[in-house]
Order: sequence, then C-alpha cells, then structure tokens
Amino acid sequence: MSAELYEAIYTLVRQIPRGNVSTYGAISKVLAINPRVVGYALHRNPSAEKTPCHRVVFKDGQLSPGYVFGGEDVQRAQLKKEGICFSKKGKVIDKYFWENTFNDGILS
DNA sequence: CCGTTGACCAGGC
DNA sequence: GGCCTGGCCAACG
Repeated sequence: MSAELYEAIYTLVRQIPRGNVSTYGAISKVLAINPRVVGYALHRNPSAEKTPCHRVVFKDGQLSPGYVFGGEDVQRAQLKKEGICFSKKGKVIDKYFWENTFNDGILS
C-alpha cells in the first residue's frame, strides 16, 4: 500500500493525549520529513474521529487557518472542550504543548 | 515532465 | 512583536 507516510502521521496524531497539543514540527521531525508534508496529510485527513487533527498547532501555538472541519474557531472550541486554555491572542499556551513528544514512545 | 501550491519553520530586518 | 525571504518535500494540473 502506498500512502504509508500519511498512515504514520495519522498514527502519531492519535498518540496525542487528551488535553494536550502537538506541533507540525514535532511530527515532521519524528518522521524525518518536512512540516509541509504533515500539513498536507492533515488537510487530507479522513476523519476527525479517527485523527484528532485539532490537537495539532503551529510552533507558536497558533491554530490552523484552513481547518477542514470548520476553521480556527471550531478547532479552538474543540481544544477548549479538552480543557485547554488560550492566550489573549488566541494562541495555545506553551504549557499545554505535549513535550513528551512521540520519540519517547517510539524509542526503546 | 515541469511549474505551482500548500493546515510549516527558521532566520533576518 | 510583526513582516518578509528562503528552504524543504509531496501532491496537483
């Protein structure tokens, strides 16, 4: 099967715990690819239920401008429902960033 | 097959 | 802190 790259990305996104967020850069680094590919994969995201793409944000904590499931406002609502707070600029606070990264679970 | 685009990031001003 | 440029890789027309 092709598109294994996307499968890997989706798998990693699913590993993000509830109440936490991750960044495109982290995923891209783990898979040794460019952040652009990660964004592309999430844009082609099959389903929000299958892949919580709303938990993936920019390095700055900014939300995705082209969130397929409704937009930034919807994504913000989703994160808020997870118990995440935002700064006055509408960005996710750094403390909610999943610092454990995927490396911890992948490396032995 | 080549040119353009894209849910990015880092560096410079 | 904000704006612009370069780079990187994959998919689309």
